[in-house]
Amino acid sequence: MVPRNFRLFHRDWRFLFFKTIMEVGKMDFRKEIAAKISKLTELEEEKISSLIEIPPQGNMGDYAFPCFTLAKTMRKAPNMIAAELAKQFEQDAILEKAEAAGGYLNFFVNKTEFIKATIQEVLEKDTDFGSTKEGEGKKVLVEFSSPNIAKPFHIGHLVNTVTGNAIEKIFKHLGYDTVKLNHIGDYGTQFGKLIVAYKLWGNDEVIEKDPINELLKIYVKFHDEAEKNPALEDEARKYFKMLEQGDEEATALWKKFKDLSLMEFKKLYDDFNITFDSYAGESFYSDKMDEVVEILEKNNLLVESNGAKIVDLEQFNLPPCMILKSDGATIYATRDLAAAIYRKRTYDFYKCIYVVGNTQALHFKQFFNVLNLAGFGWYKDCMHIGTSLVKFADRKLASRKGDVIFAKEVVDEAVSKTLEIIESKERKLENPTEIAKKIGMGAIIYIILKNNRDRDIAFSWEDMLSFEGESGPYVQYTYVRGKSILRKAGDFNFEAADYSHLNSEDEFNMVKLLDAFKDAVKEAAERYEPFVISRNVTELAKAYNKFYNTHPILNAEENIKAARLNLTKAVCSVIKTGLGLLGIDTPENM
RNA sequence: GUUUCCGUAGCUCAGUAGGAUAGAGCGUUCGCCUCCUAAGCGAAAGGCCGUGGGUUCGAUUCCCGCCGGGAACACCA
Repeated sequence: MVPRNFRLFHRDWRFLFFKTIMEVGKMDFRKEIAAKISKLTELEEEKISSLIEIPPQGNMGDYAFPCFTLAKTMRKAPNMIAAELAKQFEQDAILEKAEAAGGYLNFFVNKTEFIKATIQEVLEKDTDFGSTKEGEGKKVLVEFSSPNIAKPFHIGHLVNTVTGNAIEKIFKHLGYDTVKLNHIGDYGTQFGKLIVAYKLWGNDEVIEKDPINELLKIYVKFHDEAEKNPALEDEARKYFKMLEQGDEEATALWKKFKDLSLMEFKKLYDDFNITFDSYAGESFYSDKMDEVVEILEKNNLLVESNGAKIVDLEQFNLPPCMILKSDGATIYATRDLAAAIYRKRTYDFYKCIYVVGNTQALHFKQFFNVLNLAGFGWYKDCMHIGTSLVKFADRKLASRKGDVIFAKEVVDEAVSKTLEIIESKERKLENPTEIAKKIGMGAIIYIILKNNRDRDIAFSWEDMLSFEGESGPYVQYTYVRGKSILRKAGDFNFEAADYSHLNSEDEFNMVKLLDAFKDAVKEAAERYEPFVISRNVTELAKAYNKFYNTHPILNAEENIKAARLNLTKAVCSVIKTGLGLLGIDTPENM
């Protein structure tokens, strides 16, 4: 078996080698290296491929194979193995050199081939660059945003809205069939309170103008008044009960509040270009909760505790999960259970991702485990992706507003700051407000998605409104510069370019980053971390800016110019795709 | 108290399936617009990777303790 395969492999290899020259755009350098090493060792190509890394310094090589893992099986020192492999290495048209450095075997690719192959692939695939078919036929639900009706949308909501939106886009890019769910908080006793408050103090004219703030105002007033007059609480409970029983007046009011709030939320979603496939909120599941209780009872999971019904989770070292309150009413865990069961039936999901604040980690652990105990094996496909908590680095500004920063306030500040900058420039833009919006939103989204989700976000107006260095506007600006050049250049094509002219370190590094984008998308999905893409795209922007400052493009000699223009086009394309996956729009001018 | 996350440059953060000289941005100092958009580029300064042990040829990375900070811990969602 071995020799036969070996011979076949040899034939394939030559064929492949020949193909490289013909179809260099399809070349996968990592795979080529893996094939070579595999030939010399016992390791499988795939295993090798996963081990291959990029050396920390460019001058060390383009790819590196660490020999440490081979040391045990070969019973040799890693540096010996590396040296031996280096000796046996045969160069070819795409891999020029292999060099042993300590325990690493470093490879040097044929730069021109690599550059040509990468640029061609980017230009061919354009916005599909980095996409795969790994998700084909698999449905992924992403629940995010989920604000509460009649409550203001604050910066914390913005964080998981933006994060969830990006995660959905990333999965979609990898071929998954995604569904965006907004689990609106539109149910619960607070609506009884709101109805009472409205009947006492509501003023339609004022409410129409600023629905959420006005509703919040009367809601707060209710709490103040209820302290003096407890009878109001009874009244509220009465109205919520009426609502549950389908009372016409109560339902009409509830619907009115909900519609007004949704209108407000949608304005914000529009600002960020976010849409949902479903707004089925908590109320949607109100008639699906009896079944949850039945299922749990049938499985003997419900236990009475202080008058309430709970599911004991001690075996998981978790506090119990409450299902029914002592007054028999349901609670959010019940609704989440109903929603999960409904979603599994309706969508038969491959994964159901809950993008919700880290503060709710315990709740999700509990409710997933209840699903588990109830015999739903698919509980393993449900995952909570916790988003960062926003804290205040710059207390002074925050405390003035009562330690809460509203999403709208952030949006307004970002846009007006952008307009200010635009106006201060000599260059006049045709549609400054539209551009200011793209840039302002870009700045906000970037701040949210630039770091890992486990870490709290230290909010400061200074950082939020800083459009220099690692920022959304910086990356957008890079794109705009590139596009400006491309517009001025007019027609040119890929074939006309001789890539051997892209021989500077800067140009090569940029192409490496283009290539790395593919891995970045995959890693971002694996880790549910959009920031992996922010990093890649920012690095790319930095590399391009450096190149831009040191190399003429339009003013370069004709034969060099075509190559640099194609490179510029590829960089713009990847920036646009990358920012797009984060939910950031790219203006053509700024 | 229990559970969990975090501690890397003045600030905000990357990096860590153990491995090559620990990296950015902001801020600071100094340079660069007769040239494709200066929201840009270059240079310098700035680090016992919280701390004490352990495992290892090798630890910022893994394990344990400690210190410091955040969060959650049933009738709200």
